[in-house]
Amino acid sequence: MVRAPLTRLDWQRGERLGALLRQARGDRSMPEVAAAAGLSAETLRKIETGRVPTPAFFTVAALATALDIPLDTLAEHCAEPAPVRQVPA
Amino acid sequence: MVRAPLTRLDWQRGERLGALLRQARGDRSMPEVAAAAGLSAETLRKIETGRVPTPAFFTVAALATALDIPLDTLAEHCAEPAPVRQVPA
DNA sequence: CATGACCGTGATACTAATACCGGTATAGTA
DNA sequence: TACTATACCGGTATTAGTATCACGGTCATG
Repeated sequence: MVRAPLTRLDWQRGERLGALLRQARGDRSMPEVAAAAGLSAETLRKIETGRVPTPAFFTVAALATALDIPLDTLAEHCAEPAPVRQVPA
Repeated sequence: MVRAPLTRLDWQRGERLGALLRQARGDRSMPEVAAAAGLSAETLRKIETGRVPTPAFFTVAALATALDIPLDTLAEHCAEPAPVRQVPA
């Protein structure tokens, strides 16, 4: 095995990352944010829709800068999908 | 042109990222940190030596977690190589 | 209706990231 | 010298990321 394909969990994590980025984008247009981050609108769309589950580090960093959200917050929310509703008290 | 090759600046940025990660690793062995981050030692070595300038986001995030350094600090130091010594006052 | 802007999907092309393998060099130890 | 461990380097194989293009859908505007 030279390079294992992405697992189901990788894809789910990518979906969470995309959802967070889309939420952070808010009302701003996709081409506008993509240009601010220095990537194409199609690529941003694929990231937001979770079709590119593991983008490059600096791509996410540029998006985080363009969207004004800290990288650590992004990583935390991706690692923790929805652990809530399971540990009430 | 379908996918532009990495520029010289991309490689320099990758070298800074690698230097930061190697510095953060300290005395810990390469295989130990790689295992903690969930990647192979070869990949970690390539990242540290700057031969893989743009690793995946979650790869860097896992390394940052394993090395206990915030992602934002990492991104900042990579973006700003050494702008000092040029703006004295 | 026509035009344009934005979003979505799919295909294509090319480079990059990751893992595995073998070889090499350098210390450290006996 | 030999042995061991670590790190560096090169090549190979496979998957993934990114850009571009093309088509379709929706909505606002003319």
